[in-house]
Amino acid sequence: MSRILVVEDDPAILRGLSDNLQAESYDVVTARDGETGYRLIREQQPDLVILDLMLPKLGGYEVCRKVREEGVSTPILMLTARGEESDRVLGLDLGADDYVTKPFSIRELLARVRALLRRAKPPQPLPDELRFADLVVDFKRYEARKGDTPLKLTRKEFGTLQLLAARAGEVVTRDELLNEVWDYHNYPTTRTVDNHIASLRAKIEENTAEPQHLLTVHGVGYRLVW
Amino acid sequence: MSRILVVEDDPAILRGLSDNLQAESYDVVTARDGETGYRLIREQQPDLVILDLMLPKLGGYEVCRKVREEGVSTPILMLTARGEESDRVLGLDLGADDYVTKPFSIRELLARVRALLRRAKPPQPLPDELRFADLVVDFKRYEARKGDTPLKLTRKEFGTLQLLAARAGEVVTRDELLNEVWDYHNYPTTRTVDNHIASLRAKIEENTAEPQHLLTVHGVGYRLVW
DNA sequence: CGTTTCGTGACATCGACGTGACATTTGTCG
DNA sequence: CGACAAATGTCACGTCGATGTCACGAAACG
Repeated sequence: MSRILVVEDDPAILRGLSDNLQAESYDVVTARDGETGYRLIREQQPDLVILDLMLPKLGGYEVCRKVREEGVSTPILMLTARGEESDRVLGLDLGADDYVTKPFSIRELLARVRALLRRAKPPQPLPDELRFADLVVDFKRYEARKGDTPLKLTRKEFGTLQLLAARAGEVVTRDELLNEVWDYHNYPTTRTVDNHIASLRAKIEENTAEPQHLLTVHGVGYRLVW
Repeated sequence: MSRILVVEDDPAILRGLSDNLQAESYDVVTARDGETGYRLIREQQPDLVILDLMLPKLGGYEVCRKVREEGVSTPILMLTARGEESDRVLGLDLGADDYVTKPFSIRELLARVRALLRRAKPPQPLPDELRFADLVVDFKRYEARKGDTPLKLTRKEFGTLQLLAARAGEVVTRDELLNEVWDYHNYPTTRTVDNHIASLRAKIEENTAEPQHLLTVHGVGYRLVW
């Protein structure tokens, strides 16, 4: 389901939003100040951001402007106590997609969340299987074979391979892998990715010293070719 | 090039900043007190403001707040002797975009200036691939071929080529390349760019002594033609 | 309680990168 | 035309970050 980041300093409102969104079976991530919110937008790559205007450390306007300038296109729903037209205009100018003024009804907010998510681009579909050379991987059954010999792949290995396969040939960064394959409760270091790549190579490559399919792009990430 | 307004009352620091910025070929405008600075922001419409916190007549905070209230979105880099977190927070809340505490290294300040200017400009779309003559470059896959032979390009080489391709035929200055291809943590000299151009030529030109595509424009920069 | 999976750290290795020295070219001005 | 300075080309070297690899311990799981 979709991941939603809520950036709000008022604990009561944050709690209320979080509960209601979770009840709708969204993944909810929260931040209580602008700086954390800004960081989480990049780390978690949420599908939607609900952003309060008045925030400690870094205001909602600044967060909005900064992420937009960096080319992030995640929909942003602005939240504010002030209902003035000028705020609305400024917010939308800075790249917000919608605007709700406090106090708001939860029903209306959820409706707007759904609308924004519908508008957003659908997440990239992951393949059900992968076949090349003598390798067969079935992501639905969690089964893999190389030639006649069955391979034992772990969950992370399946996930890693699946994302790489979905973007066949393109470079996938370590951060992207962490965001897609790992959940946001544990967010290990990028070195962890290297290790899983290594164990994948040990299983699918003939010679790990000179991988033919699971290639490293120095300073960028990994790519899968065949 | 970009115009920068420096508002600083200490003559020594003002002079140092001004010289260094001019050496980087920025247009520099200066003010020694807050009132003048405030006026010049509106009159000169600089692309960036470097704003000291402690100023005669009108403090840096006030200048920042006032121009932001007027909807001016010019990036502001705050400068202060005090390094306390509270100052930083206040500054960012009031609409400053970045913050440097004295004493600061000129190189770091210049890097932040570049970063702010880069963010302020709308990012220009970069091509996904480049094809001419027998050359094929895929920037998503980080793959390149010249005829039948695969080319091994480094990250910087891909980036350099991509920016040149985005502005095909136009001259791109070394500074622009440094700003786009290099991140602001490293900001080498412009000579570094020459080196990467040289290695690119070695890979894509038939005869590096007489480049046909990656051309030098003496005293300006490089351009890519085909 | 044993097994599997996973995350982390240590270590070695490799590649990309920045820098400086020197050679060469270009532009400028006498 | 000729000399000089600045800009650029070229190369080699040292450094540092990125990556591969391994081993250990923790956590999850049955």
